[in-house]
Amino acid sequence: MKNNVTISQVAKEAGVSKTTISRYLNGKFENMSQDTRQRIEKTIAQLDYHPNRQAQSLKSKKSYLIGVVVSDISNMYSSLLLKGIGSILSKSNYQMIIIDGGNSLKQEQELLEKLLEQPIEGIILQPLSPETSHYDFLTQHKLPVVLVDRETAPTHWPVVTMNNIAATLEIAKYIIEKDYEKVVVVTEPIKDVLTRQLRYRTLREHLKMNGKKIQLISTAVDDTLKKELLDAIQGPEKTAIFALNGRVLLGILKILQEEKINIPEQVGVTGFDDWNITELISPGITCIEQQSEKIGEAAGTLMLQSLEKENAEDEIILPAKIHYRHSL
Amino acid sequence: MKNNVTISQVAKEAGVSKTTISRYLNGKFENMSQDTRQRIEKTIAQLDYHPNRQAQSLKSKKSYLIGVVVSDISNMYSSLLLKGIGSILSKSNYQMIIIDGGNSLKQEQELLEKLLEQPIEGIILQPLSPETSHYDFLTQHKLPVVLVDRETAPTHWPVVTMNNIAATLEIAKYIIEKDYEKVVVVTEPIKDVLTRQLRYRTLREHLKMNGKKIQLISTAVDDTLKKELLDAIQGPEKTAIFALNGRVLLGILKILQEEKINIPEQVGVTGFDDWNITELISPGITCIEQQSEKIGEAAGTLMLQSLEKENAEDEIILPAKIHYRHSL
DNA sequence: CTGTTAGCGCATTCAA
DNA sequence: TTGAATGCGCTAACAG
Repeated sequence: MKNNVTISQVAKEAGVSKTTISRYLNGKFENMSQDTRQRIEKTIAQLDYHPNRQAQSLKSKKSYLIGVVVSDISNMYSSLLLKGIGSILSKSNYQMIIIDGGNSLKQEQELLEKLLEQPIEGIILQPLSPETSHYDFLTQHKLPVVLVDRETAPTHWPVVTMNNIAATLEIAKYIIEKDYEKVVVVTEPIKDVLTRQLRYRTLREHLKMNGKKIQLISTAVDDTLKKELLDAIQGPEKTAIFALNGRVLLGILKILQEEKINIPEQVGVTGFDDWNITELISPGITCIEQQSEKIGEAAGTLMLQSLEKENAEDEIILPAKIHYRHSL
Repeated sequence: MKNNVTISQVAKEAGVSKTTISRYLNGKFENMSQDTRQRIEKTIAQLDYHPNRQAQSLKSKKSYLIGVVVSDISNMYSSLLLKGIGSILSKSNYQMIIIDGGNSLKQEQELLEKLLEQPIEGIILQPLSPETSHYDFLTQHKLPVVLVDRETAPTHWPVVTMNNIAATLEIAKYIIEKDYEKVVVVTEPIKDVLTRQLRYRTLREHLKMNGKKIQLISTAVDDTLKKELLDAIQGPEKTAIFALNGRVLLGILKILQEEKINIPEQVGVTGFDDWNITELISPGITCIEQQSEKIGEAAGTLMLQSLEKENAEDEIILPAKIHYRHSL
């Protein structure tokens, strides 16, 4: 693989010892003659020599590699997360090994184990399971871990999230202002993710307190959803649908479109958006924009701090952005 | 970092030599007593020993790491590409180090150089530049390279793409069937990407041959685009807009929506889609779906073949999927 | 069936 | 201002 020029060859060619080359590589010029330095420089260029990172790491224990585990890379949320993380890490010469959980706990676990065989210095994890115990094996490796988007219980690692509760509450109030009588909350399986539970509980508490009906549909985005959803919005009450994440929101919009159900005349629609395309969909969907790129940036920064043993924060909460449009 | 248990400690603890441990690790049980084997197994578990990949690689030259360079990870096309690549690579225990070019040639080059310092075994590249010479430094490292989505000239590496020409031609014919008189082709800067040129030339040839007008807008998706686009579709002819990629398509839809221009009554719209959301946008956008996940899978397979020195193919062309809806 | 020895490519004492 | 020697953790002849 790669170039097979080694430090020894450079040394021989330049007529100095490996030690001197090593010093040159590490910028230790203090005690080096201009002559030697230039000769080495020339030789390296000439041989197109690149130091072998494996060997370097073996000594230094540094690999400049961070493992990043996302729940599902085909979800825009995860992609933007990666963009944010990468932009920060690369400034410090770190790079990412990326694992796609593919929304499967089994896949996540398997790939995570493979990941641990790599010489990574830390892990940024968007976990698929809400239980810390699922990730106990991470504790054994003494790696810094940063959680993004979702937290696990009990608390064990620093986490970067959005102000889910406040944002949800703001929309809940808006729903009440608009005199909706019933809200159908739709989510992918709710027990799997704490964030979803948080959002749901916030909605439920506030809506119930204000005498509104609330109904939960917790299912995969598939045919079952269609039937359940249509049933749920059947009643005479003025009804709004609230999607707990971007994928669900898109699924719902598709169903309503297929059934030619008008928004907001027949039913109101809102929820969390990852794709940033809700303004394109008629009549413009009022929603909470998850700023996942920013979350990624914060997570990257937190990781860098952990690596440098600065006493890093244990929680960062970023503000969501709410877009008021015409679907509610 | 990680666990600091080494093979020596395990050896001492188990009362055997490092060699024996090494044999155990590599599954060479043929000539090993049951007793020894079990003792080693127990000791490893007890010490929670994990072999150090750095040291292994230093000998074996295998890192199980592939560098993947995407043009812009915030583009759905790139995300799905990654999903496809990852799904194939992980089956063979390979993992990806991911670089986001961020649509900046400068950024791509810088990060690519950092990437080469990592112990990767190959590179899958969605290049930002159409010129092979920009990537000459890759040739020096004797790494297998696979190009995805876009090719560079002159041809130097195997490439996985879509049947751009055939798909574009099919839509061109459809446009003619529908009696459009003028087509406005919109793209991000066209000189930068061969694929864009290919698509445009195909359109132009076929439309001109059939006596249609064709106009090219080659610009970033920003305010300039809005003005140019509105000018272009001003005329009395029956006009269609053709977007050369997904980002542009979304940009156009947004502009038309802002200006309350009806599709397809006032203007027809079609193009390449990456987001797979065009069915959601009223009235349903007729488009060419880029199956980037499949392209990614093919690229992953090709890379694996190259690594095993199987004489791999030098070009794979996958079929696009055309969705006829109501925007044309 | 198992151990001794050497070496992968580099960084770092220690000595000159 | 420079080098020789040693070791990081592991694998693979070669030898018993």
